[in-house]
Amino acid sequence: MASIKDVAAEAGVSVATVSRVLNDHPSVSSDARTRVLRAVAALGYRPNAVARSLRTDQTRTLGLVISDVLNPYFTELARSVEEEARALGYSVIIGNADERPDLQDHHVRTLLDRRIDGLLVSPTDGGSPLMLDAARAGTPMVFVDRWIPGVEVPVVRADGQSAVRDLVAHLYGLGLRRLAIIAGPAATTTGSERVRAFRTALAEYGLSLPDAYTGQGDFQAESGRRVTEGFLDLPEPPEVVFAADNLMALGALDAIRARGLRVPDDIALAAFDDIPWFVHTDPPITAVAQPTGELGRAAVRALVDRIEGRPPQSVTLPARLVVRRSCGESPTATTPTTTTPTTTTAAATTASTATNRSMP
Amino acid sequence: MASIKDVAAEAGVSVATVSRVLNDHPSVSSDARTRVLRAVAALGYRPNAVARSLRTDQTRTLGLVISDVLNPYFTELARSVEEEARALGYSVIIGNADERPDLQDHHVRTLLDRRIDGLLVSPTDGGSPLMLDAARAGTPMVFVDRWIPGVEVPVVRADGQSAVRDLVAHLYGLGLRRLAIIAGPAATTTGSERVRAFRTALAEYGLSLPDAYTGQGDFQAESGRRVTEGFLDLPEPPEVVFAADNLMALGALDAIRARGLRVPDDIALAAFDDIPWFVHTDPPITAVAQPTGELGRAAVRALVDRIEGRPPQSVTLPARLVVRRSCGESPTATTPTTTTPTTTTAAATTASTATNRSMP
DNA sequence: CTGAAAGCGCTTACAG
DNA sequence: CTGAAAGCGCTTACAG
Repeated sequence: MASIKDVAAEAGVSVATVSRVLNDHPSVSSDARTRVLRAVAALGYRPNAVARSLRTDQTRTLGLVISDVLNPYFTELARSVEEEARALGYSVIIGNADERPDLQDHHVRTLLDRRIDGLLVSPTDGGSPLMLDAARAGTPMVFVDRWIPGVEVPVVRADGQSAVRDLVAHLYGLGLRRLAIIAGPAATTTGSERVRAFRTALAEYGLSLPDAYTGQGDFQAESGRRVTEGFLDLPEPPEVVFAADNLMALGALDAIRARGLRVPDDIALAAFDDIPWFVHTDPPITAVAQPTGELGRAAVRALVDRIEGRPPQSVTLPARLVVRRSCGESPTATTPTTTTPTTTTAAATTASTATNRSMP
Repeated sequence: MASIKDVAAEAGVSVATVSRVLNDHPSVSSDARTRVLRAVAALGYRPNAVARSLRTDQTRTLGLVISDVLNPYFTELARSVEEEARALGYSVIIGNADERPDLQDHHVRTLLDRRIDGLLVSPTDGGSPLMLDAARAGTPMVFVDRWIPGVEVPVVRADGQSAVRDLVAHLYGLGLRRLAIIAGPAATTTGSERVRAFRTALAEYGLSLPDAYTGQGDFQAESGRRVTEGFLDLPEPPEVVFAADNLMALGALDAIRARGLRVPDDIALAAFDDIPWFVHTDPPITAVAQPTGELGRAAVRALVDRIEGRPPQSVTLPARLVVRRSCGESPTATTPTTTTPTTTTAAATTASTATNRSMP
């Protein structure tokens, strides 16, 4: 592979001049410039980014450590992060922690070894010492979605409180009173916050959240299934299961069907994190939707601000409730009768986005 | 950040000795070794991978260019690729081409500039000249899933022919005769191959594939919707729509529902590429399943073989048919009656994997 | 076993 | 405007 020396030789100039042309340095004669450019084209020369990084001490690369790539929420987040990063001239390397602290550590370490310019993290558990050390040592860092309290790192996230309140209002309006939640890991902020928001909203309606109606999940489908089975085994099972993320909702759906029960007739189901597939499940699932793409973009902007010496900003964006059919007919729905599944399906999915009736 | 010089100073040895300790070079006295290790720990030293790469001319990094991260098939592929790469001591940088040739080019270029040790590609269109030049210039490369004929690059992919034949047998057995396909881009191998396999299988049953029943999609949901609308507008619409990938199948499902039609009663639906969500759609979708994880791992092994000087091997793995309810009751099913949706649902999803009845 | 030195491919003050 | 030279942080023949 041709190096800058080859180009210099071919163009009959020094490597310094080649470098200047390549970096658009103003003081280069137009004659030298054309000769260099010609040589570059002739040799198919491409600057070695590794060498450039070593010299300039910047890699134009961002690290993104997420907790589970297979979760569509994080896939979409990753996608929007890459998009915005690319627009700003950065590449991104994704590390998938798979909800495993050791893997999270592995990726943080690898990313740091590669001297990425900044790190975007959605911490899996309380966050590793490694990560916190890096933040303290001055590695530009921004938390997305999940964060770690008490650390001097900007946070870009969604606030689901009012959407969860809307959800509880919706459920209450449907006459539902026994509401249960499948929680995420308490060590994650999203895990604990969603339970808190739910409990607070219930309290506003004079409802409580008994321990029996609080199941401990880990954001993966299997835990949703397990917890739901526990709920169904209760002498008095809940009327609604609210899963703190989309994968656990799917597990819950499996568990419910495995008993031969129907959603929403026998038990209602709702989820935190809306994903395109929820329009297509049977029935379509009511969910709290985060502005995922916007979160990813805002996180990148905050991180790049930090990297390039501008003051970074924490951002909190509102989530919103998307009502579908998994909790029963909304009292505000125009169809007063218990419609047949078929009719409702057809009506509810004229266009997938049109299905999203936000709460007033 | 501490450099090797700092460690050397702290340990009272030369940088050469530090380097030897770090790289497990045998000829280091145990005294020197312990002093270096102590210094490394004291300073929290981590070798700079950029500098190391420049010197050794290897980055221990693989590039993976896929056509669409939001497609669960590719997400899973990416995940398995990263897993196997990690096991072999490599990192992977993912580039999402979003089915756009220009983006594919962007990522190939960026990856090459970063001097990745090898490239895993699922080409978006016919493949860019850039990519082919790189392959010819000796960049270790392996195609996964899609490939480009006539290039000296190992291919790791699934063969769907027999699964597609099983699908057609299944449909034929259900009495269906008017079968249509939503094709992928003809420029991609998977786009053209799947149509060919379908046509061949139809021929075995004395059925033809008229032009009107061949719609041109682009592997994205929206195209599935559009093509399906065209099918439904036909004077004699097909009885079955087979989508060449999972996203187009979802688009088809939308289009069908938008007309107030039911699957499978009014029209049957099947897809290439099985994904976890297909168990949860209404109805669960019959699909041709690729051994995605195995493909990803095999691709990495082939690439690393190539990188490390061993002869790489092309691999073709069989896909298999997974029958669900979107084409109607299988004639081999035990329930002879037209079961109510509810009962079937409950019975069919006792466990999500138990639903997968492979064709005999 | 150990260290001084060269060199990977760049960028960038410095001098002219 | 241009080039010689230093240096980024490593690894590795070479000499001892």
